[in-house]
Amino acid sequence: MITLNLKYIKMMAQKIRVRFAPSPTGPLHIGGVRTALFNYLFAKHNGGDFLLRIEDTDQTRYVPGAEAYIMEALEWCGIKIDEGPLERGPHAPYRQSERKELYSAYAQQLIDSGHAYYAFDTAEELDALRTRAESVGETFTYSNSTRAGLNNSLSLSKCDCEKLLTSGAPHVVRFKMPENLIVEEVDLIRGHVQFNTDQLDDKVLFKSDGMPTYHLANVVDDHLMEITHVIRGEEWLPSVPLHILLYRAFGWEKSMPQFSHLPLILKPVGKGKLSKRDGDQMGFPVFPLAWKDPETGDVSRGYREDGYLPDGFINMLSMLGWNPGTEQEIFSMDQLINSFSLERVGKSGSRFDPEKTKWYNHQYLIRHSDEELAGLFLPYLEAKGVNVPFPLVVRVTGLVKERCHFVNEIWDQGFFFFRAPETYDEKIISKRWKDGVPEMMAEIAEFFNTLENWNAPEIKEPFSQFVTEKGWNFGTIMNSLRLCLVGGSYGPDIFDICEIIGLTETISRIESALRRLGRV
RNA sequence: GGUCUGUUCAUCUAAGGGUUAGGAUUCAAGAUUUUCAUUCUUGCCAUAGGGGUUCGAAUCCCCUACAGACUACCA
Repeated sequence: MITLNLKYIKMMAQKIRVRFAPSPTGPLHIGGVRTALFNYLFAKHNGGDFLLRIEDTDQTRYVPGAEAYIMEALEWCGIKIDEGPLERGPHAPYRQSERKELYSAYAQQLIDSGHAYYAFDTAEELDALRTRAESVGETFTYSNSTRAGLNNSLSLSKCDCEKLLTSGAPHVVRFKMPENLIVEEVDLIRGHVQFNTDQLDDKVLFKSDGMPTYHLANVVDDHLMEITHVIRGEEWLPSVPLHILLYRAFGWEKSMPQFSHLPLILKPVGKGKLSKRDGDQMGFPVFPLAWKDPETGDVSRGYREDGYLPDGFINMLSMLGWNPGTEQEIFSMDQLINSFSLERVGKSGSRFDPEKTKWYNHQYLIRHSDEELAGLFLPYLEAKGVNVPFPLVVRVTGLVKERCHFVNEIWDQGFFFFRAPETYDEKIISKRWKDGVPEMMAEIAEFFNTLENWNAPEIKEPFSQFVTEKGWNFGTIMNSLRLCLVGGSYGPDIFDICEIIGLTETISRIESALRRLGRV
């Protein structure tokens, strides 16, 4: 009985728990989505929990709507949150601004134990020191080598310090970085990494506005929320020693989470990490959902609005930095969960390839059922003012989806099922519309009128016979007829088009082409 | 500048001391489609450079180059 209980407790203690901890400073970038995804996949592969924690400790950077955006984006991607601001959970609240009161006690604990100290230097003073150092080609750091000459509880007398504190002088709490200490980490992605604390500075843990910085809040919350694995972007690697030292200072080293640092997502061309501008310049979204900047009113496009399917989008992201070690490329979310492991995450940054994204979307488009796609296409159709029976939309979708990359392209590839062409492709006109073609088209219209049954096979056969009897060139006829019906040289089988738009419309399109293109 | 991390076809990547360095995307050619797209076939294309270690190196070590991240009272 007792052993069973212990076993149970141990199991509970070992339950994998990860968190995605964005700051609500704007829309989620695809790099952020991938971080969330890898956290989610890792958690679910191991039967663990995925938490969402909102890191809104910087009040100056808070952007209204960003938090809701993050949640909506994760939902669209199919990433399900086990604990979070909306889902609640045993460690609520999940918004750091709502946990504000909690952190000062931890900061105090560090001061009491000598791991941290008060600093009274103003931002202006520090800025001045930085620019002065820069002017002589050096870098100012608030560290072991400089702290004695600055305004803090280590340099000031106890009495002076207390006076300042009781007078309410603005101050921050800084971590007292130990001297010449090697801090080692075994990163699940990068392997063994080590740092010397002499190269590190005394980071601010608690700001003068009463809010903790990322470093303090992050460590405290990860501990309190029983996070077992921290999976985050590579940009955090340099702060690993600080975080490890914080766990030690709190006496939490035994339960410290394991770290994994994901490689960056790079620009498709040129140098640097992927940014919003790359998307604008090259014509692809960098955000999962469209985003309207509440200040400027600028709208950034989103994968969802651009007609990407969430599972294809997720599949594409999963392959950026991770691979299964097999030649399989198409993965459903469940398959990803099944195959995912941090060991197979690469160390080097991946260039983002918009072409591959399109390819993935095409793969998913042809795999989705016609009904489902037609449902997704319906809003686009409505926007065009087209109102037709759903089964027709389904049929058209099935006919054109193979030639589409995106849901919205169903319109480009199949608008002529719903509406007569308004323009005719100039190139095709000059290539096909000559030498008595208009007369042939007129004869074909008459011929169509003689047919008894109007369906693709029963149009095709007599039509072929008719053309053969006339001794006309098939290529010319088929392409010219296509020009009349769709306005160009594309689209599915011509007889399917005839059947679907109907006899009357077919005749009418031939007539209007004759009228508008003339008899040459 | 300093610290840390990385570097295999144009791109995403496989190969963890022994393979003609494999796959996918893009691109090109051909076939199919009386159109376009799809599909199929074929082709092009890579171990950053230099030193070691070893019978043997993409793989281990060193140097160089290049790239990136960090170096805020931002996360």
